[in-house]
Amino acid sequence: MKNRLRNLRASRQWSQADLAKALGVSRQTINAIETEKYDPSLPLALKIARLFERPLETIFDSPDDP
Amino acid sequence: MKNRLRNLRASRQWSQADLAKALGVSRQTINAIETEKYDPSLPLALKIARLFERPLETIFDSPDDP
DNA sequence: CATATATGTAAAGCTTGCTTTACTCTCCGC
DNA sequence: GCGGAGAGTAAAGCAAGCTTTACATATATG
Repeated sequence: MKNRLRNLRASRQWSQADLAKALGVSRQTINAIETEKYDPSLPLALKIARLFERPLETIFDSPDDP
Repeated sequence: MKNRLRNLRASRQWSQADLAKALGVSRQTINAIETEKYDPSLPLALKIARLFERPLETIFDSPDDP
């Protein structure tokens, strides 16, 4: 699943470690999501959306989206 | 995490089996989400939001919400 | 060059999400 | 009373998400 996490993070000039800390997860988890190794859990995705103050659908693409 | 899946489903007069089929998951998965045994994965949550044509945040509560 | 910061990646291990099969209970219609 | 539909739940097993530890690479700055 595609996501815009790297862009959002970069636009705030945060390191992966900064974002991980703000979300309460490990840096490797952020890296894995940005490099699309796997999708975040729903709770983590909601935290991300809230942190960046955007609707979740604007950060993570719906499945089967073109 | 709280969710409004049961209400949404009931308002369409669907059984858990109907919804499961529409989403491509097992009936037990729907039941587990409705009874809040566990949260859906992000891809499944996005499918649900799309099926009911509502923003994901209006179906699933953000973590730590009152 | 040496050190620090940012990122990528890997392995092992635990937890969560989902599956299949199967059994239970309730409610409704006949 | 019986049968079927809808719902709740359980166990076993596989897949995905996340952790910690660790090492590698690149880039920047002293």
